This record gives sequence, C-alpha cells and structure tokens, in this order.
Amino acid sequence: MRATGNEGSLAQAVIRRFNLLRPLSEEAVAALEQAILEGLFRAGPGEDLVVEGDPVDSVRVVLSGWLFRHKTLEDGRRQIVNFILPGETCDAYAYLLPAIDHSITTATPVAYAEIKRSRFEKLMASDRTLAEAFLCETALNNAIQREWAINLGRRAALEKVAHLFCEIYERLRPVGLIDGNSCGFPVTQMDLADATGLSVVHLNRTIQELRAAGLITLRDRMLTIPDLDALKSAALFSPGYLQLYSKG
Amino acid sequence: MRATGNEGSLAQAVIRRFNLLRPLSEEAVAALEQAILEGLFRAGPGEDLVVEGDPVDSVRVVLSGWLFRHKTLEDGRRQIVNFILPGETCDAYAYLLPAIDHSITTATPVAYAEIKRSRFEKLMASDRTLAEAFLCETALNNAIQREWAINLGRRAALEKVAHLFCEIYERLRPVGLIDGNSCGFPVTQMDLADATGLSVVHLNRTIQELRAAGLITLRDRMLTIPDLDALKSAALFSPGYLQLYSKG
DNA sequence: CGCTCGGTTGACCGGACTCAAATCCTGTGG
DNA sequence: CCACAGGATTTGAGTCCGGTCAACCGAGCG
Repeated sequence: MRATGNEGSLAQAVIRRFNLLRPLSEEAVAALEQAILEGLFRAGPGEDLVVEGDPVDSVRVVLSGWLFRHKTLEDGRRQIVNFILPGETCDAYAYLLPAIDHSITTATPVAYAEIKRSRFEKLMASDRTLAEAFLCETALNNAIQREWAINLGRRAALEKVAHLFCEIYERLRPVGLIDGNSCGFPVTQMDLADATGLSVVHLNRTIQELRAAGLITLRDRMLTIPDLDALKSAALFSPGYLQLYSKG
Repeated sequence: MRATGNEGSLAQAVIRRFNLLRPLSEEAVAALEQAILEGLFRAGPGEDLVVEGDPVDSVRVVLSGWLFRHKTLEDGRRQIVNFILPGETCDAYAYLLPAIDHSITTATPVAYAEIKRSRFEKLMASDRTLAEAFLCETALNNAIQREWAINLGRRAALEKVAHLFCEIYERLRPVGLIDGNSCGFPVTQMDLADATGLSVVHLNRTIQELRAAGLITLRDRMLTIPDLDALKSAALFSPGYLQLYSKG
C-alpha cells in the first residue's frame, strides 16, 4: 500500500542508525532522506513483502515495525532466520541474484521505503559514505547470521531464548526503541519458537523458566529485562558481533 | 607464508567461478589475475588465518584447499558456521567493520591470494563487473548462511548431514573439483559434528546410517555420492539458494 | 614401541519433542 | 452486554532423539 500520511520523521531512525554504521556526509543524509520520502509504503501485519523464489528489483528500508526473514521445508517445518527491525535494510544487493532465497513477512504494521534498483545504484555512485554504509549493513547482517548459526547449533534452549532477547534488545537500542529497561516485543511464541529452533511447547516452558529466574518479564507484547548483565551471562552473550552498535 | 612456486594456474578456479557469478569483462579478468599473482600465500593445515576480534585489512581469495569459519563459546562449545572452498572469498568487505566476528582456520594446506584493502578498493572502482561479482559473492554467502540456519534449527540429524554433503558437493562443482560422482572431502568427523551442531558420537552414527542406506561412501577423505537425487531427497535439499551455480 | 589422533561401539541418560487438552484473550456479531 | 470463534498461551503425560561417558581400535609417527 502506498503511504499517504506525513511520515517524514520516520526516516530519522534510519538516518541515526546509518550514522552509527558509517558517519554520513550531509549530502548523503539529504539524498537518502529524499529517496526514502519518494518511496514510502505501509503494510499490515502478516503480509509477505517478498516470497522465496521471487526476483527482487529494489532495496527496502524499514522505518517502523518488525518483520522477519524465514524459510520453510517441503513438509512445513519453518525457520525464522532473522528479524528485521526499524532502521534496518531488507535486502541491499539482493537484486544482484536472479531470485531471493527466503521470504520476508511483516510481524506488525510496517512502514518502509522502497528504492528501485536504478535509483539505488545512482545513490551509491553519488556518495561514498552512503555506499559504505550499505556495505556495512550487509557485512553486519552477515555477522548476525553467523551468530544465529552458533545459537541454533550449540546453545541450550534457555541460552537460545535468552540470547535472542539480548540481541534484539541491543539492536533496538540505537534506534531509540528501548524505554528504561523495556522494549516492545510484538512477536508470538510460535514465531519465537521458529526463530530458536524449538517447539512451541518447549519454548513456552523455557520462557517460564526465564521468568521464574527473574531474568525477564514478557507480557502484553512488552519485554522487560531487569538485569541485562544477568541475562547476557545466562545467554553466553558476547556483543562483539554487534560491535558497530556499541559505538553509539 | 609467502608463496614462491609458480601457481599462476591456480587463479583459474577463481576466475571460472567469478565468471559464473557475474560475467567478467576481459579487463576485469586480467586485473583480478594480476592482483592475485601479486599476493600469493600458502598455509599449512590447522592454521588460523583470522581470529575472532582481529581487525581485518585485506580481502583473501582461496585458490586451493579448504578452510572453515567458526565461533566458540566461553565454555569451549564450537560451531563451524561455514566452509570456504577453492575459488571462494574469505572476507570481502570485512575490513569495513572494526573487528571480525569469527575465526577462519585452514582444514588442509591452502593457497590463497591476499589483496590489501586499498588495492581492492581500486580494483572495485576500476571495473563494474568485478565490483558486482564481489557483491554477488557476498550476497550468495549470506544466502548460504541462512540455509545453514534452517539446517541447524529444523532438520533432523540425518537430514543435516546429508544436506551438508549435498551443499558442499554442489559448491565444488563449478570449480571442477567433482570427479565422476566423487570429490575430496578433507574434514574430520569432529569438524562435521561442529558444522551440523551434533556430537561427534552421534555424527558418527548418522554417517553410518547414510552409508548403510547406500547414500554415500566416505573413506580416506573421499566422498562418493552414487545417487545424488536420492541424497538430496533424504536431505530435503532444494538448490535454489545456490542458484548462481546452477547456471554453470 | 608407545603416543596421539581419528574413528567406532556400548550403555545410559535427559532435554526437547509430540500429542492432547484446558485456559485465556481478543475481536466480532447479535 | 453477552455469546462465540479463533488464536495464543499454558499444562500434563509419555516418548525418543541425540547427548554424555567410557572404552577400544587402528594408523601414523617420533
């Protein structure tokens, strides 16, 4: 759906985050803002923005709302391979491959900007800092994906869930979505199960274990972490792979 | 170790594979070959090329031999998050981040080319097809990493191992390392266990199961797949995510 | 010859899964 | 305002896949 409201301020999250990745020149900020405003869209929850196998011809930047990337096996088993949070990019450079390998679905109402390939390439050519920011975004995304591999392959259930909470929390921080020691967390337990490779039932029990240990509160789509260090330690979380954010 | 022998021909695997990713202009091929020849190195098995936390200041391209990317938890649990095979790139754009999030270790003797960042950036600026090829490499790498997520999170032990065999096999094909229905497979069962998120003991039993089913032969560092379709079907392997290779 | 490393086997255990049902919540229509 | 439907969360019981621990074998090597 083409967006019609006045959401100029939404671009701020993207700009702020990109500036942490790579300090942008003034011209870069202006150009990016302009490109975003030209291609504003909105989507409701549960909509597929991209489906596995589609060709992709644009780059999308998320202004608000949560999405996730996921893949499904023939028999229906599903894995959420990552979340996409406000300020993050959906698929820089995905247009270079003939088809995309995974689907992207909204978890909440979402506002995003769509930049057509040709427009995007002109942008990249026009400003070096901007080009580097998008490359950083891709490299960072890659690093996060690797951390998910060890999360899925080697951590125990409680550690997996705790780790996911820590990561999301830290990724929300630079875009100003942390409020005190809480943040919105608009994801069902089924999604959480598919993101951690657990069954819904076991995920539920694991969450209760985290609650019982006083490590988190999760209620009404709101996550509270009373003692972040304690949760990180329970998760064996080491923030190195998100390092870019720590500068902010 | 700086390489001294005459390995000009080694660059061919890289060129051939890159040409599949993105057809290179003649000048691009020449420039890339030149850059490779300028920075040839060799390493023995079990050497760390990069260690988690290091800053990276160059791009490496593998000419021969296998390596793997891995991460380790405080308590020693290890996850191999990917293999790096001949013709593949170690860490394009990793220099944009202040430190690398994972280690890279050789599994066999390896020949590789190291291209310093400044040299690499000049190369990228000089030829568009070359720049796109490296971007493709990064995007593809990202897609593979996502497939590993579903492998680790949602497939059963036998499927995991079968899937890994299928993927490696298909990745070796474009660089001409498949011979009949066999390929070299210079990896210990411990490494395979860490790549699939299984224990060594269970991995061993899973391999025996695959052998008993007639799906593979694995002996003397040599993998034979008598019926690739059968193995793919046991693995729930769908090659879409490696699509670039299928064109070759 | 003895050591080490990789592969193999056996016995046992337990974490996570499955199946099934109950409860809670929310939005909707009467 | 209430009844109801559908989805999300929770609980219980039983099972099994994959982990752990421990021992043994075989090949290469100093």
